Amino acid sequence: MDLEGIARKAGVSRSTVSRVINNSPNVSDRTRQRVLSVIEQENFHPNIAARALVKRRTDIIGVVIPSPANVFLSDNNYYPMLLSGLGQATRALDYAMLMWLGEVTHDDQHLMHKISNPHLTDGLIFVSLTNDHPLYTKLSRLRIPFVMIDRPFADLDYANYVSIDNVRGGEVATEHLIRIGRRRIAHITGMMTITDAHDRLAGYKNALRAAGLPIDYRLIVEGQFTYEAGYHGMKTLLPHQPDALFAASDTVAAGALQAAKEAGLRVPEDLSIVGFDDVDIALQSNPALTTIRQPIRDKGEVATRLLVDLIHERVSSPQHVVLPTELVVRQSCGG
Amino acid sequence: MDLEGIARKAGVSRSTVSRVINNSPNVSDRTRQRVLSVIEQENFHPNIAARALVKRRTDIIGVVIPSPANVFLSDNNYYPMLLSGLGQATRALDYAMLMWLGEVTHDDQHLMHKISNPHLTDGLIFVSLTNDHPLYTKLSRLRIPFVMIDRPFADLDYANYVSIDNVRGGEVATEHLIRIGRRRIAHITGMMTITDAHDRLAGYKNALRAAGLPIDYRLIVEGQFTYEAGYHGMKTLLPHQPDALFAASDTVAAGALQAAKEAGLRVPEDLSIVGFDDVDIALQSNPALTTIRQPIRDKGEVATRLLVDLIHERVSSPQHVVLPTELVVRQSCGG
DNA sequence: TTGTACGCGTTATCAC
DNA sequence: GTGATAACGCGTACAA
Repeated sequence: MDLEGIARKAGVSRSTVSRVINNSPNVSDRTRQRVLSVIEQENFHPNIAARALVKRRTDIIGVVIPSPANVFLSDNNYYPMLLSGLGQATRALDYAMLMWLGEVTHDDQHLMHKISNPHLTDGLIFVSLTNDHPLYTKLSRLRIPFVMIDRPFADLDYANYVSIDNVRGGEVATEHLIRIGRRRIAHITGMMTITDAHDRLAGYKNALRAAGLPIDYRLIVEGQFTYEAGYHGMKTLLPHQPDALFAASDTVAAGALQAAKEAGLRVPEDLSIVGFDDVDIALQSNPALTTIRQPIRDKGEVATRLLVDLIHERVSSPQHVVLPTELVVRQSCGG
Repeated sequence: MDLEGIARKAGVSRSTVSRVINNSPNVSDRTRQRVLSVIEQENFHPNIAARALVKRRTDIIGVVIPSPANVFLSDNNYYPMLLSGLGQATRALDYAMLMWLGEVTHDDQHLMHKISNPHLTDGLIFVSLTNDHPLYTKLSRLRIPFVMIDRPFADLDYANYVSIDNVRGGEVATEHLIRIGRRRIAHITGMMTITDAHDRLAGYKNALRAAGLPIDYRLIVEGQFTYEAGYHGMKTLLPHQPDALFAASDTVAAGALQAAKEAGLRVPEDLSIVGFDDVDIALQSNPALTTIRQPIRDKGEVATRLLVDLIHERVSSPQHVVLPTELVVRQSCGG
């Protein structure tokens, strides 16, 4: 059953049915009621494809999460929180959300072509896109608006993004450890192909410098935003006897905590730990983790709203949104 | 630029371009190469809406996850694993994945109508749909094929589903606790509006009965598949001095473990714990959790394949797939 | 307030 | 192996 069929049953023309569906004011109440009841009775669904064909809009937003499985699967509830924010906002704005999950390789031209099809989605949100990613270089040729969650590297300054001030976050975390008297402060980074990891490391160094403390590269380990990276990173650090650790994420911190415990260290007495994110694992660890809380759900919501504004040309590119973070003090630092 | 434009540039007709795009064999190699190069050069994307209009297929699968936020956000990496399986399979089958996240209320007719629009998605996958959910009663009127992940209640026996044998899982978990000498075995359930919780409880009771042990209702607490439910559930159980706990999920078990520790109980000496799922938190707990491993990613993959088979009418409803589980013994039980 | 007529970009069916 | 043409179902001038 299509518009035409509904129209016949209601004794009106196709256009009138269309007007009813699209809430046009130019329909008499009597006609509207009659049409609505037929629509209800026939369980009519407008054909989205036909509509999209003429309106040149699908009202679908694409979300691309190209993180490798080991990150997507193991970063505690970071991604669920992000998805929750994205999903809630798309629904509130009456859009649908198309999701592209998992790694994309250079060979998979077919997939990249599909993702960037301007007739399928009205806009795209990229989550944690690394600068070595095959999609990264194709962004400039994209014909629909897009928003990145997490700041891209400087060469993509024309891009819209929603992020947090990771440099400041790294500084605050490290300053806290300095303030409580720690001097041999270690750092386990995230993937360095993401600015988040980069910036948190920069913040860590800033704070050390500002306090007149040396930057000891034996106390800095490159990691991956995973529990395993935290665990093995800590094992690497132990011989250099840190008295504190700033981990690039709570999941990393939890892995490091486990390694420290297994080595017989007491936390926080022998080792203070600060994480980043404030996801579930921060509260579930023993001791609970001091951390830098970031508004993960908000990042998803704000990115979605921004994208929709771009789609409707209510704002123009590039837009850069930076959301606030907050130090949350728990038992893993003592005090 | 559309088919017509490509056709002009390549000096052929629209139909020929269409044939090239759809890999029809009835095109000479010379023509095909010419057309392909124009397509490449113009960065042409076929209009999906126009194609869907005539083919009556969108090649989009809808995934509905109506879990309340506190479950979706807090069940460790259960949902990421499921999503990973769903995403991987949809990609492999050359479909796109549309996602509907979050609670749906009775009032939101608009949303329910959108989700069930047969012109938007070719089929639907419902994840953890509770029997008190507004969508539950609408399933029979759905005009596109659908697959449920996790078995629905008996009144929906006409539905396709992919699940595991939760009764047997509950039995195996409880039998293990009995085998190692436990007698006062408690159980914290999941949401009882889901058959998973129901069946695991049934399995627990079966095992007790088979061993000639009494079913003590003071040792059974109704929970919610969350860490908090496990934590508070354990507090409720402590006065009745259980010597073992079978928790409906690992996340629940982790919460219970924390409560037990805080009460001064040693695990596994004073209390043995078995969880369910084998998600990350099982390995990250101290001690690591004995658990019933279920193939979460596989559930997503199999459900997707089944749905696509239904869409192409390669199989007919109802299909019921039951995947295997496995007891994984770790330190939380001793031994 | 309602109806008519055209176009959106593709696939499918024929004819050649 | 290729081209012309008729749908597919909707929105929207424009006319009435």
